[in-house]
Amino acid sequence: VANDLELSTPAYVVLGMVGLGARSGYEIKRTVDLSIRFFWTISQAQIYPSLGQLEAAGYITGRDEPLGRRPRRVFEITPEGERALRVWPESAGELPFELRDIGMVKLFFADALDPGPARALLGAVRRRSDERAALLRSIRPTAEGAEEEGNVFPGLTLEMGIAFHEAMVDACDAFERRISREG
Amino acid sequence: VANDLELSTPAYVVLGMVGLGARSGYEIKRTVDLSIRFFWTISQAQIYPSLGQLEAAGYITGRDEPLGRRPRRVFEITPEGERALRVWPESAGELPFELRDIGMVKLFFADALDPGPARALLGAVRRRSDERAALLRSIRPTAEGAEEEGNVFPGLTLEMGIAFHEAMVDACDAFERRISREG
DNA sequence: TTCTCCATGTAAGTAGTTACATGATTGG
DNA sequence: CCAATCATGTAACTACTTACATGGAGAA
Repeated sequence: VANDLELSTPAYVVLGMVGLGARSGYEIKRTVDLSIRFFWTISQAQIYPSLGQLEAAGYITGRDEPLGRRPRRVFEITPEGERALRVWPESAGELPFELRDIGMVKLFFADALDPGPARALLGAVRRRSDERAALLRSIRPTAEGAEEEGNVFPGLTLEMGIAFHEAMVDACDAFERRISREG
Repeated sequence: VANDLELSTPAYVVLGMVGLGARSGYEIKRTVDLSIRFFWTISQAQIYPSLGQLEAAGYITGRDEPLGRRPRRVFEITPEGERALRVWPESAGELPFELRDIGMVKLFFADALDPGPARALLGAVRRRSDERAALLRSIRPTAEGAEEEGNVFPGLTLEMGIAFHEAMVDACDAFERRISREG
Protein backbone atom coordinates (compact mmCIF):
# COMPACT_ATOMS: atom_id res chain seq x y z
CA VAL A 1 0.00 0.00 0.00
CA ALA A 2 1.30 3.42 -1.01
CA ASN A 3 2.18 5.70 1.89
CA ASP A 4 2.51 9.47 2.14
CA LEU A 5 1.60 9.89 -1.47
CA GLU A 6 1.50 13.48 -2.59
CA LEU A 7 -2.18 14.18 -2.96
CA SER A 8 -3.60 17.45 -4.24
CA THR A 9 -6.05 19.43 -2.11
CA PRO A 10 -9.04 18.44 -4.30
CA ALA A 11 -8.12 14.78 -3.70
CA TYR A 12 -8.04 15.35 0.07
CA VAL A 13 -11.42 17.06 -0.15
CA VAL A 14 -12.82 14.03 -1.95
CA LEU A 15 -11.19 11.74 0.63
CA GLY A 16 -12.64 13.80 3.46
CA MET A 17 -16.10 13.69 1.98
CA VAL A 18 -15.94 9.90 1.52
CA GLY A 19 -14.80 9.78 5.16
CA LEU A 20 -17.90 11.72 6.18
CA GLY A 21 -20.10 9.23 4.36
CA ALA A 22 -20.54 10.57 0.83
CA ARG A 23 -20.62 7.43 -1.27
CA SER A 24 -20.69 8.27 -4.99
CA GLY A 25 -19.01 10.96 -7.06
CA TYR A 26 -22.36 12.61 -7.51
CA GLU A 27 -23.02 12.60 -3.77
CA ILE A 28 -19.58 14.11 -3.09
CA LYS A 29 -20.31 16.97 -5.47
CA ARG A 30 -23.69 17.59 -3.82
CA THR A 31 -22.22 17.47 -0.31
CA VAL A 32 -19.46 19.93 -1.23
CA ASP A 33 -22.08 22.30 -2.65
CA LEU A 34 -24.05 22.07 0.60
CA SER A 35 -21.14 22.52 2.97
CA ILE A 36 -17.64 23.74 2.11
CA ARG A 37 -18.52 25.55 -1.13
CA PHE A 38 -18.18 28.90 0.67
CA PHE A 39 -14.45 28.36 1.12
CA TRP A 40 -13.65 25.61 -1.39
CA THR A 41 -15.21 24.54 -4.67
CA ILE A 42 -14.70 21.45 -6.74
CA SER A 43 -16.13 20.41 -10.11
CA GLN A 44 -17.24 17.04 -11.34
CA ALA A 45 -14.28 16.95 -13.69
CA GLN A 46 -11.98 16.95 -10.65
CA ILE A 47 -13.92 14.45 -8.57
CA TYR A 48 -13.90 11.37 -10.80
CA PRO A 49 -10.13 11.39 -11.51
CA SER A 50 -9.49 12.03 -7.79
CA LEU A 51 -11.60 9.03 -6.89
CA GLY A 52 -9.44 6.94 -9.23
CA GLN A 53 -6.22 8.25 -7.67
CA LEU A 54 -7.45 7.63 -4.15
CA GLU A 55 -8.49 4.09 -4.99
CA ALA A 56 -5.14 3.36 -6.64
CA ALA A 57 -3.44 4.66 -3.48
CA GLY A 58 -5.52 2.35 -1.30
CA TYR A 59 -7.18 5.22 0.58
CA ILE A 60 -10.66 4.27 -0.56
CA THR A 61 -12.27 1.11 -1.92
CA GLY A 62 -14.98 1.18 -4.54
CA ARG A 63 -17.49 -1.32 -5.76
CA ASP A 64 -20.19 -1.24 -8.40
CA GLU A 65 -23.62 -0.88 -6.88
CA PRO A 66 -26.03 -0.01 -9.66
CA LEU A 67 -29.50 1.27 -8.87
CA GLY A 68 -31.59 -0.85 -11.20
CA ARG A 69 -29.98 -0.56 -14.61
CA ARG A 70 -28.40 2.81 -13.72
CA PRO A 71 -24.65 2.36 -13.23
CA ARG A 72 -23.21 3.58 -9.93
CA ARG A 73 -19.94 3.14 -8.09
CA VAL A 74 -19.84 3.59 -4.33
CA PHE A 75 -16.78 4.16 -2.17
CA GLU A 76 -15.68 3.70 1.40
CA ILE A 77 -12.65 5.07 3.20
CA THR A 78 -9.98 2.53 4.26
CA PRO A 79 -7.93 2.66 7.51
CA GLU A 80 -4.98 3.97 5.43
CA GLY A 81 -7.26 6.65 4.06
CA GLU A 82 -8.29 7.66 7.56
CA ARG A 83 -4.65 7.84 8.57
CA ALA A 84 -3.81 9.99 5.53
CA LEU A 85 -6.67 12.33 6.43
CA ARG A 86 -5.40 12.67 10.02
CA VAL A 87 -1.82 13.30 8.93
CA TRP A 88 -2.78 15.90 6.32
CA PRO A 89 -3.42 18.91 8.62
CA GLU A 90 -0.21 18.32 10.56
CA SER A 91 2.04 18.13 7.51
CA ALA A 92 1.65 21.27 5.46
CA GLY A 93 3.28 24.42 6.82
CA GLU A 94 1.44 27.26 5.21
CA LEU A 95 -2.27 27.89 5.14
CA PRO A 96 -2.86 30.38 2.33
CA PHE A 97 -6.03 32.43 2.68
CA GLU A 98 -6.87 33.25 -0.92
CA LEU A 99 -9.56 35.82 -1.49
CA ARG A 100 -10.55 37.02 -4.97
CA ASP A 101 -13.18 39.70 -4.72
CA ILE A 102 -14.08 41.92 -7.66
CA GLY A 103 -16.40 43.91 -5.39
CA MET A 104 -13.50 44.99 -3.19
CA VAL A 105 -11.35 45.76 -6.24
CA LYS A 106 -14.08 48.04 -7.58
CA LEU A 107 -14.43 49.69 -4.18
CA PHE A 108 -10.68 50.24 -4.04
CA PHE A 109 -10.89 52.29 -7.26
CA ALA A 110 -14.18 53.99 -6.31
CA ASP A 111 -12.66 57.40 -5.60
CA ALA A 112 -12.74 57.91 -9.39
CA LEU A 113 -16.55 57.54 -9.29
CA ASP A 114 -19.24 60.18 -8.79
CA PRO A 115 -20.88 60.13 -5.34
CA GLY A 116 -24.05 58.43 -6.60
CA PRO A 117 -22.46 55.40 -8.31
CA ALA A 118 -19.94 55.12 -5.47
CA ARG A 119 -22.73 54.85 -2.91
CA ALA A 120 -24.54 52.34 -5.15
CA LEU A 121 -21.42 50.19 -5.32
CA LEU A 122 -20.95 50.34 -1.56
CA GLY A 123 -24.59 49.32 -1.18
CA ALA A 124 -24.13 46.39 -3.57
CA VAL A 125 -21.13 45.08 -1.65
CA ARG A 126 -22.94 45.54 1.66
CA ARG A 127 -26.03 43.76 0.38
CA ARG A 128 -23.99 40.87 -0.95
CA SER A 129 -22.40 40.17 2.44
CA ASP A 130 -25.71 40.73 4.20
CA GLU A 131 -27.41 38.15 1.99
CA ARG A 132 -24.54 35.72 2.33
CA ALA A 133 -24.63 36.04 6.12
CA ALA A 134 -28.41 35.46 6.13
CA LEU A 135 -27.98 32.37 3.93
CA LEU A 136 -25.31 31.00 6.27
CA ARG A 137 -27.46 31.70 9.34
CA SER A 138 -30.25 29.68 7.70
CA ILE A 139 -27.89 26.67 7.58
CA ARG A 140 -27.30 26.76 11.36
CA PRO A 141 -29.97 24.12 12.18
CA THR A 142 -28.24 21.65 9.85
CA ALA A 143 -24.90 22.31 11.55
CA GLU A 144 -26.52 21.80 14.95
CA GLY A 145 -27.83 18.46 13.72
CA ALA A 146 -24.29 17.46 12.72
CA GLU A 147 -23.02 18.52 16.15
CA GLU A 148 -25.32 16.06 17.87
CA GLU A 149 -23.67 13.33 15.81
CA GLY A 150 -20.23 14.39 16.99
CA ASN A 151 -19.21 16.69 14.13
CA VAL A 152 -18.59 20.03 15.78
CA PHE A 153 -16.07 21.53 13.35
CA PRO A 154 -18.45 22.11 10.43
CA GLY A 155 -20.31 24.40 12.83
CA LEU A 156 -17.09 26.34 13.48
CA THR A 157 -16.44 26.97 9.78
CA LEU A 158 -20.07 28.04 9.42
CA GLU A 159 -19.74 30.52 12.30
CA MET A 160 -16.53 31.85 10.75
CA GLY A 161 -18.36 32.52 7.50
CA ILE A 162 -21.20 34.27 9.31
CA ALA A 163 -18.76 36.29 11.40
CA PHE A 164 -16.72 37.63 8.56
CA HIS A 165 -19.66 38.56 6.39
CA GLU A 166 -21.26 40.35 9.33
CA ALA A 167 -17.94 42.12 9.87
CA MET A 168 -17.94 43.23 6.22
CA VAL A 169 -21.46 44.65 6.64
CA ASP A 170 -20.36 46.50 9.79
CA ALA A 171 -17.34 47.95 7.98
CA CYS A 172 -19.61 49.21 5.16
CA ASP A 173 -21.98 50.80 7.68
CA ALA A 174 -19.16 52.47 9.61
CA PHE A 175 -17.77 53.88 6.37
CA GLU A 176 -21.17 55.15 5.24
CA ARG A 177 -21.74 56.90 8.56
CA ARG A 178 -18.32 58.48 8.28
CA ILE A 179 -18.75 59.86 4.78
CA SER A 180 -22.25 61.16 5.45
CA ARG A 181 -20.96 62.88 8.61
CA GLU A 182 -18.01 64.44 6.80
CA GLY A 183 -20.12 65.38 3.77
CA VAL B 1 -11.52 54.73 -30.61
CA ALA B 2 -12.94 51.44 -29.42
CA ASN B 3 -15.81 51.72 -26.96
CA ASP B 4 -17.21 49.29 -24.38
CA LEU B 5 -14.62 46.73 -25.24
CA GLU B 6 -14.90 43.59 -23.18
CA LEU B 7 -11.96 43.83 -20.85
CA SER B 8 -10.97 41.13 -18.37
CA THR B 9 -10.73 41.95 -14.66
CA PRO B 10 -6.89 41.88 -14.72
CA ALA B 11 -7.01 44.49 -17.51
CA TYR B 12 -9.30 46.72 -15.41
CA VAL B 13 -6.94 46.32 -12.47
CA VAL B 14 -4.03 47.44 -14.64
CA LEU B 15 -6.13 50.34 -15.95
CA GLY B 16 -7.10 51.33 -12.43
CA MET B 17 -3.51 51.29 -11.28
CA VAL B 18 -2.38 53.44 -14.22
CA GLY B 19 -5.26 55.75 -13.27
CA LEU B 20 -3.88 56.00 -9.73
CA GLY B 21 -0.47 56.96 -11.10
CA ALA B 22 1.45 53.72 -11.53
CA ARG B 23 3.52 54.36 -14.65
CA SER B 24 5.41 51.21 -15.73
CA GLY B 25 4.48 47.53 -15.70
CA TYR B 26 6.98 47.03 -12.92
CA GLU B 27 5.41 49.82 -10.86
CA ILE B 28 1.91 48.37 -11.38
CA LYS B 29 3.05 45.01 -10.05
CA ARG B 30 4.64 46.63 -7.02
CA THR B 31 1.59 48.79 -6.31
CA VAL B 32 -0.74 45.78 -6.52
CA ASP B 33 1.49 43.91 -4.07
CA LEU B 34 1.32 46.84 -1.68
CA SER B 35 -2.42 47.44 -1.88
CA ILE B 36 -5.03 45.11 -3.34
CA ARG B 37 -3.03 41.89 -3.07
CA PHE B 38 -5.18 40.82 -0.09
CA PHE B 39 -8.22 40.49 -2.33
CA TRP B 40 -6.73 40.37 -5.82
CA THR B 41 -3.41 39.19 -7.23
CA ILE B 42 -1.86 39.68 -10.61
CA SER B 43 1.38 38.36 -12.10
CA GLN B 44 3.85 40.04 -14.40
CA ALA B 45 2.81 37.66 -17.17
CA GLN B 46 -0.67 39.18 -17.06
CA ILE B 47 0.36 42.82 -16.77
CA TYR B 48 2.40 43.31 -19.95
CA PRO B 49 -0.20 41.78 -22.32
CA SER B 50 -2.93 43.81 -20.53
CA LEU B 51 -0.96 46.99 -21.05
CA GLY B 52 -0.82 46.16 -24.77
CA GLN B 53 -4.59 45.54 -24.92
CA LEU B 54 -5.38 48.75 -23.08
CA GLU B 55 -3.16 50.78 -25.35
CA ALA B 56 -4.72 49.20 -28.45
CA ALA B 57 -8.15 50.11 -27.04
CA GLY B 58 -7.08 53.71 -26.52
CA TYR B 59 -7.55 53.57 -22.75
CA ILE B 60 -3.91 54.34 -22.01
CA THR B 61 -1.07 55.90 -23.94
CA GLY B 62 2.51 54.75 -23.60
CA ARG B 63 5.82 56.21 -24.52
CA ASP B 64 9.39 55.03 -24.16
CA GLU B 65 11.18 56.74 -21.33
CA PRO B 66 14.39 54.84 -20.64
CA LEU B 67 16.36 55.44 -17.47
CA GLY B 68 19.86 55.77 -18.82
CA ARG B 69 20.40 52.78 -21.08
CA ARG B 70 17.76 50.72 -19.25
CA PRO B 71 14.62 50.41 -21.41
CA ARG B 72 11.36 51.54 -19.85
CA ARG B 73 7.87 52.24 -21.12
CA VAL B 74 5.59 54.57 -19.14
CA PHE B 75 1.83 54.88 -19.46
CA GLU B 76 -0.89 57.40 -18.75
CA ILE B 77 -4.63 56.96 -18.65
CA THR B 78 -6.67 58.68 -21.41
CA PRO B 79 -10.10 60.33 -20.96
CA GLU B 80 -11.64 57.23 -22.61
CA GLY B 81 -9.79 55.07 -20.11
CA GLU B 82 -11.18 57.13 -17.25
CA ARG B 83 -14.65 56.78 -18.66
CA ALA B 84 -14.22 52.98 -19.00
CA LEU B 85 -13.08 52.81 -15.39
CA ARG B 86 -16.14 54.77 -14.21
CA VAL B 87 -18.53 52.62 -16.25
CA TRP B 88 -17.02 49.32 -15.09
CA PRO B 89 -18.57 49.11 -11.59
CA GLU B 90 -22.04 49.98 -12.90
CA SER B 91 -22.10 47.40 -15.65
CA ALA B 92 -21.48 43.98 -14.19
CA GLY B 93 -24.34 42.42 -12.27
CA GLU B 94 -22.74 39.88 -9.99
CA LEU B 95 -19.94 40.39 -7.52
CA PRO B 96 -18.59 36.94 -6.72
CA PHE B 97 -16.79 36.67 -3.40
CA GLU B 98 -14.37 33.83 -4.01
CA LEU B 99 -12.60 32.42 -1.01
CA ARG B 100 -10.22 29.45 -1.23
CA ASP B 101 -9.00 28.52 2.20
CA ILE B 102 -7.25 25.23 2.90
CA GLY B 103 -7.21 26.10 6.61
CA MET B 104 -10.99 26.18 6.76
CA VAL B 105 -11.20 22.96 4.73
CA LYS B 106 -8.92 21.22 7.21
CA LEU B 107 -10.96 22.59 10.10
CA PHE B 108 -14.15 21.34 8.48
CA PHE B 109 -12.76 17.79 8.57
CA ALA B 110 -11.13 18.19 11.99
CA ASP B 111 -13.61 16.00 13.86
CA ALA B 112 -11.59 13.04 12.55
CA LEU B 113 -8.54 14.38 14.43
CA ASP B 114 -7.37 13.67 17.98
CA PRO B 115 -7.98 16.57 20.41
CA GLY B 116 -4.32 17.65 20.39
CA PRO B 117 -3.84 18.03 16.64
CA ALA B 118 -7.32 19.53 16.34
CA ARG B 119 -6.46 22.24 18.87
CA ALA B 120 -3.13 22.83 17.09
CA LEU B 121 -4.94 23.32 13.78
CA LEU B 122 -7.42 25.72 15.35
CA GLY B 123 -4.49 27.63 16.82
CA ALA B 124 -2.76 27.79 13.45
CA VAL B 125 -5.84 29.20 11.74
CA ARG B 126 -6.39 31.68 14.56
CA ARG B 127 -2.76 32.81 14.46
CA ARG B 128 -2.86 33.25 10.71
CA SER B 129 -5.80 35.66 10.89
CA ASP B 130 -4.32 37.39 13.91
CA GLU B 131 -1.06 38.02 12.04
CA ARG B 132 -2.87 39.12 8.91
CA ALA B 133 -4.98 41.56 10.92
CA ALA B 134 -1.87 42.96 12.60
CA LEU B 135 -0.16 43.39 9.23
CA LEU B 136 -3.20 45.21 7.85
CA ARG B 137 -3.39 47.46 10.93
CA SER B 138 0.25 48.39 10.33
CA ILE B 139 -0.75 49.69 6.88
CA ARG B 140 -3.33 52.11 8.34
CA PRO B 141 -0.98 55.14 8.35
CA THR B 142 -0.38 54.70 4.61
CA ALA B 143 -4.14 54.57 3.98
CA GLU B 144 -4.61 57.71 6.08
CA GLY B 145 -2.01 59.41 3.93
CA ALA B 146 -3.98 58.44 0.82
CA GLU B 147 -7.17 59.81 2.41
CA GLU B 148 -5.64 63.24 2.75
CA GLU B 149 -5.08 63.17 -1.00
CA GLY B 150 -8.74 62.39 -1.62
CA ASN B 151 -8.58 58.60 -1.89
CA VAL B 152 -10.86 57.36 0.86
CA PHE B 153 -11.91 54.01 -0.62
CA PRO B 154 -8.57 52.22 -0.23
CA GLY B 155 -9.05 52.86 3.49
CA LEU B 156 -12.44 51.17 3.36
CA THR B 157 -11.08 48.00 1.76
CA LEU B 158 -8.30 48.00 4.35
CA GLU B 159 -10.82 48.26 7.20
CA MET B 160 -12.86 45.45 5.65
CA GLY B 161 -9.79 43.21 5.64
CA ILE B 162 -9.01 44.06 9.25
CA ALA B 163 -12.63 43.53 10.27
CA PHE B 164 -13.02 40.12 8.77
CA HIS B 165 -9.74 38.77 10.06
CA GLU B 166 -10.58 40.05 13.54
CA ALA B 167 -13.97 38.36 13.16
CA MET B 168 -12.23 35.07 12.28
CA VAL B 169 -10.07 35.36 15.41
CA ASP B 170 -13.16 36.03 17.53
CA ALA B 171 -14.92 33.00 16.03
CA CYS B 172 -11.92 30.80 16.89
CA ASP B 173 -11.86 32.13 20.46
CA ALA B 174 -15.61 31.62 20.93
CA PHE B 175 -15.28 28.05 19.68
CA GLU B 176 -12.30 27.33 21.91
CA ARG B 177 -14.17 28.62 24.98
CA ARG B 178 -17.13 26.46 24.06
CA ILE B 179 -15.20 23.22 23.64
CA SER B 180 -13.16 23.74 26.82
CA ARG B 181 -16.38 24.42 28.74
CA GLU B 182 -18.15 21.37 27.30
CA GLY B 183 -15.22 18.99 26.86
C1' DT C 1 -44.81 12.61 -21.41
C1' DT C 2 -41.94 15.47 -19.62
C1' DC C 3 -39.35 17.30 -15.95
C1' DT C 4 -36.14 16.77 -12.35
C1' DC C 5 -32.91 14.14 -10.22
C1' DC C 6 -29.33 10.58 -10.19
C1' DA C 7 -25.13 9.20 -12.25
C1' DT C 8 -20.47 8.86 -14.81
C1' DG C 9 -17.00 10.36 -17.68
C1' DT C 10 -14.08 13.29 -20.81
C1' DA C 11 -12.56 16.88 -24.31
C1' DA C 12 -11.72 21.38 -24.95
C1' DG C 13 -10.98 25.65 -23.34
C1' DT C 14 -9.74 29.40 -19.95
C1' DA C 15 -7.07 31.56 -16.49
C1' DG C 16 -3.43 31.82 -14.14
C1' DT C 17 1.39 30.90 -12.32
C1' DT C 18 6.33 29.78 -12.54
C1' DA C 19 10.32 29.85 -14.65
C1' DC C 20 13.34 31.35 -17.98
C1' DA C 21 15.87 34.89 -20.57
C1' DT C 22 18.06 39.30 -20.35
C1' DG C 23 20.35 43.19 -18.70
C1' DA C 24 21.05 48.14 -16.55
C1' DT C 25 21.31 50.91 -12.18
C1' DT C 26 22.01 51.99 -7.48
C1' DG C 27 23.77 51.58 -2.95
C1' DG C 28 26.70 49.59 0.38
C1' DC D 1 32.45 44.24 -6.78
C1' DC D 2 28.38 42.34 -5.26
C1' DA D 3 23.68 42.38 -3.95
C1' DA D 4 19.32 44.34 -4.43
C1' DT D 5 16.33 46.68 -7.24
C1' DC D 6 14.45 48.25 -11.63
C1' DA D 7 12.73 46.65 -15.87
C1' DT D 8 10.51 43.89 -19.89
C1' DG D 9 8.92 40.00 -22.10
C1' DT D 10 7.48 35.09 -23.13
C1' DA D 11 7.20 29.84 -23.12
C1' DA D 12 5.72 26.18 -20.66
C1' DC D 13 3.04 24.46 -17.41
C1' DT D 14 -0.73 23.78 -13.90
C1' DA D 15 -5.23 24.07 -12.27
C1' DC D 16 -9.66 24.41 -12.96
C1' DT D 17 -14.16 25.13 -15.44
C1' DT D 18 -17.55 24.50 -19.04
C1' DA D 19 -19.62 21.94 -22.13
C1' DC D 20 -20.57 17.82 -24.27
C1' DA D 21 -22.04 13.00 -24.34
C1' DT D 22 -25.05 9.58 -22.39
C1' DG D 23 -28.87 7.59 -20.21
C1' DG D 24 -31.88 5.36 -16.30
C1' DA D 25 -35.35 6.28 -12.44
C1' DG D 26 -39.05 8.47 -10.21
C1' DA D 27 -42.66 11.78 -9.78
C1' DA D 28 -46.32 14.76 -11.45
